[in-house]
Amino acid sequence: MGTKRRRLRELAAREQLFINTALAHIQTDGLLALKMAKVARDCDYATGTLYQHFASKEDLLLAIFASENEKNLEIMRRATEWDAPSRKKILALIVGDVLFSANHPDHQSLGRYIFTDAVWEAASLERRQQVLDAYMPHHEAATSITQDAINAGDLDPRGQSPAELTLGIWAMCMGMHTLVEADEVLTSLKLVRPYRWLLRNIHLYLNGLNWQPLLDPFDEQKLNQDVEHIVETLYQDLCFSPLSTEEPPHE
Amino acid sequence: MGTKRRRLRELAAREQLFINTALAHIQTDGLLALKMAKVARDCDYATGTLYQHFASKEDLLLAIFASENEKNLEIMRRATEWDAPSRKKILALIVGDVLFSANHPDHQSLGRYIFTDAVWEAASLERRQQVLDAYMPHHEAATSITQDAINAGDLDPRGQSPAELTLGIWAMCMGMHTLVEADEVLTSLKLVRPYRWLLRNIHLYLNGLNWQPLLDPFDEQKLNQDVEHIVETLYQDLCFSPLSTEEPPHE
DNA sequence: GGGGTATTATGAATGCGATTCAAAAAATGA
DNA sequence: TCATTTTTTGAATCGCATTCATAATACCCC
Repeated sequence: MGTKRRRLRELAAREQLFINTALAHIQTDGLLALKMAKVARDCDYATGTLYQHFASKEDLLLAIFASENEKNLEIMRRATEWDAPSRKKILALIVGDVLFSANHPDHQSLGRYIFTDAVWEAASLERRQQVLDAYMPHHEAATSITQDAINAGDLDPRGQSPAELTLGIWAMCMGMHTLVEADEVLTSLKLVRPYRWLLRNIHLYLNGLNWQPLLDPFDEQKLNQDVEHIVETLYQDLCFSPLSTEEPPHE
Repeated sequence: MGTKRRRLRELAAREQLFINTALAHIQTDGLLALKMAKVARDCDYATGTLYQHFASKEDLLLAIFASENEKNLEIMRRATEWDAPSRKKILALIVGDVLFSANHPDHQSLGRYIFTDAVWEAASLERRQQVLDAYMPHHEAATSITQDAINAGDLDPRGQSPAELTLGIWAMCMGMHTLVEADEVLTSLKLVRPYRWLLRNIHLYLNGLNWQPLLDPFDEQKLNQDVEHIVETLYQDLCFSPLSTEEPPHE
């Protein structure tokens, strides 16, 4: 019965409408101001209908995150499928991550919020699984590049699995995003352009792993060159860049 | 007038009572279940009195965080004041951080929660400043060790400031704490004993910085030995350790 | 000590918004 | 066309943070 199928399509479309609308609300007024009733009304549905899709407000937040995360996947794929030396690919992955964050300014903070116990627990089991599933390819992208490096002889795994070898990179990116969000902390310590530091630190770490070819992480020119090359080759369409090679205005 | 002074002391004591009670509530029932009225009642005060100390529920959360953070300072001081080679000291700082987290299981997640825009914005300016101030010595401890390393000739700063050189370590610790809290992510990826990996990754990073003496991060025995030494020398009193050298039960 | 003023504590009332659910509307199927 | 099932609706409910008029207490001067 085609009716059934059509109905499912309509439901999915409505769900996406709710998600997009809620995301727009967050982007203009902040997480704090998100009102379930307002989301429903703005979509021309009753509050109850919204609750037919999402078990709770928190459930909706997880859904928004999972949805945005999917857009991220496409960007990561560019890095993994790029035909370049492994060490360039891993740098490209991180540059992509940073650019995505810059272009989706609420995504990181939403991510941090939903993984909070208080929020996580208030979402439905299915939704949580959906978020975890959306995360997996993320991690797979990184490990696949690490695997490439091992296969190409650029990296000696020393008995560790690619997933384990990737953990440090993952943690560092995540931590840096956190620090950037809590920017009062960084600025009060006069630390500027943190994402530049992320890239340097990743290179330091990769050097520590003896991931070939080794690079001087404090060679500004080489770093700029690599970043520019990556942005031009893979990320032309992502406009705003917090990695720009110029000095910040004045500090 | 001594009256004034006594009054201030009493107020401070009451504030701490509120903070401790609220923390206890969080530890037993979770953040989600924290009720302002219940905190007040359990302290034998009226709700309004609680609000004389804290501008909002969020304000109280920041206060709890700042208070717990102070306990952390004492632990960090042990590392900074330890008479040992710089690279051992920085390892000790991180071991201390991990042990503290393990002994105060809600502290990291509370930290992540309060730095969320939604929560941060709902706290008073003074309270935010208090949290930032409580954070500062944290960072100072790390940079002071880095400075020691430079002074001792263990580390060539290559024109970077100690604060900048410390940023990567900070980010990595933070990120790993985040990953550990969202443990469904790690376990679904079969990554176990993440804090061991934190230590290995820190060593990788320090090797990348060429921080002397270089160490083989995959030398399990050496790592165990160092950690045991640090725990015995500095952290005898912190019981629970997620860094224990035994293998985990079975996985 | 007494009384007048200022400060602090109280907890019932308020308000906001998430969530529910009985009733209405729409879809389905005979 | 009508009975039955499914979906939608939005007003009513409920929980809890926050407020604020009133009561209690502290302070000060005589």
